[in-house]
Amino acid sequence: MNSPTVSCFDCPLRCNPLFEVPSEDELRYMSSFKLGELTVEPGRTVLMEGAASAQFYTVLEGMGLRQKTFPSGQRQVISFVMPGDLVGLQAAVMGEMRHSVEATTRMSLCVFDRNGLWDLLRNQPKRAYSVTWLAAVEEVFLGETLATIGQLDATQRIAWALVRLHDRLAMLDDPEGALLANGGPVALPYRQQDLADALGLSLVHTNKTLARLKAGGLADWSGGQLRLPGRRQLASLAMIDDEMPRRPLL
Amino acid sequence: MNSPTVSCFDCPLRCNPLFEVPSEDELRYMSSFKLGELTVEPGRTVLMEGAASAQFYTVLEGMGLRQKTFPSGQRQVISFVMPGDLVGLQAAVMGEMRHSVEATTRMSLCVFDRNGLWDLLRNQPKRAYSVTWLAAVEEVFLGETLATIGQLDATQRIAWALVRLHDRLAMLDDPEGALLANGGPVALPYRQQDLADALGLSLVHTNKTLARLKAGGLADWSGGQLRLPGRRQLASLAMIDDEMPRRPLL
DNA sequence: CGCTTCTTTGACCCTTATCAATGGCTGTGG
DNA sequence: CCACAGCCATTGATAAGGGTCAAAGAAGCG
Repeated sequence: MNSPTVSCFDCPLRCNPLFEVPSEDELRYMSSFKLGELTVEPGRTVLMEGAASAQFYTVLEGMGLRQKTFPSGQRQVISFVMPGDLVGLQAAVMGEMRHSVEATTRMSLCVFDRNGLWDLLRNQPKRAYSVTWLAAVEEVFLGETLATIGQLDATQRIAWALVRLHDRLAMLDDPEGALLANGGPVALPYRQQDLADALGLSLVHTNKTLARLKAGGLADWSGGQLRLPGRRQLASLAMIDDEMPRRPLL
Repeated sequence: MNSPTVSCFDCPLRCNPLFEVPSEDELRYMSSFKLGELTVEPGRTVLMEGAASAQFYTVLEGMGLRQKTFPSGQRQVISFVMPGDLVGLQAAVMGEMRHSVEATTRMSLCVFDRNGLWDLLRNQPKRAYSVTWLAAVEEVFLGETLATIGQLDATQRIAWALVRLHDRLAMLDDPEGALLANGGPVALPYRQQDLADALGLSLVHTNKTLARLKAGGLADWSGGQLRLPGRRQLASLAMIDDEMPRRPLL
């Protein structure tokens, strides 16, 4: 845990049109609210299930995943964590995390104090609204995930996940949307096992399904790079109608 | 939609220890915030996916479910809606519902104005905290659901759902917890198809699994009444460790 | 280079979906 | 009061999607 290196005013995420634009005043407040930055190495745990964290975070860079582990050892990947995501809100508001957050690449996170959340809710109604918004977006996304896992077959599930991941990453990399439109390559630093655990599939079957999509020229995920020449077909396969809304930051 | 019939001061849910106790002041505020009550007949839709609702609601009585329907006709039940639940927050904050809410019994709901949410977040930090809390609880629950559907087999999934439903309903009916402890009967006004769609199982297999649980003396769901003589075993089958936290209301 | 981690591939089989038909309950109308 | 329609629960037979097991390539890394 280091001292603050990036001021909120220079936040690299802020200029990304994926996120809403905060006012000067809000930036000033957030700056004072920010405790510092945390860097986490790949494979390390950011937040542990069951732990009561005194902090919560916004992801500045790097990627990770939320997961839940059963006593039996099986695990479910709840979602993939990317820059701009808020993690640890559960612990901040309920006092305890009900899933873990782990880094898959080196991550750096903005650190906020748990007690500061109360202050934020009291003094910054706009920010309070943002927190609520982020929680609502999370709920929407989990609902969609649930529907996907509950109702679709393996090919559709994988198509859904690839499209969602690609869209999100493409918007981060290239806000203009060119990457998104042409299915251009984005970095996807996960293992097939992660995707399998996210979709309730076995590793083997995930691998074979990915191979089939690749052979069909729809999706190519190799060397940590994801390309979706057939984004349209994949989206229609997975019955994805509309896209995720723009989200607030912090 | 009728005029207000129940004042927040006399709210039948308030006295239930399942919920937190609000202050006089908060009650006064909520009373002014409440627009009225809405009654919905069984089978009717409370909120429609894709619709922009000008209101959001707290469930006063009756039960329903959140669901998502695919173009192909398949549906996923996202969760079961019970008294005390907040519905429509998505639309209030994001402008559009991403799932539908349908009544399975006659329901009555507290109606709040969407614009009032802004006011609430600004002027009632404690209530703002509650809203955030409710959103966080929802997220926790969806995460647990995801893990259940993604990782457990049919018997475990059904065991999980029955225990969760029973616990919640038992606490509503009998705050002392006697019902909960002895697995006593609670009203569960859903169809097997609803449970199947919630767990990503076919109706047939759900039925057969329920039959097996009944034969084993673990769970008996018939005539709309649910009894769980084997709550302990069911919970351990589904690897349920701890229970859901107490929740704020409104 | 040898070790570990991840990906890929083949063979087998189990859980669960699908199909199909019957039984039960409730409400309605002749 | 009975017949019929609709909805839901129940049960048996069959099949397929995906899990599990096993082992061999690739690829990063000290």
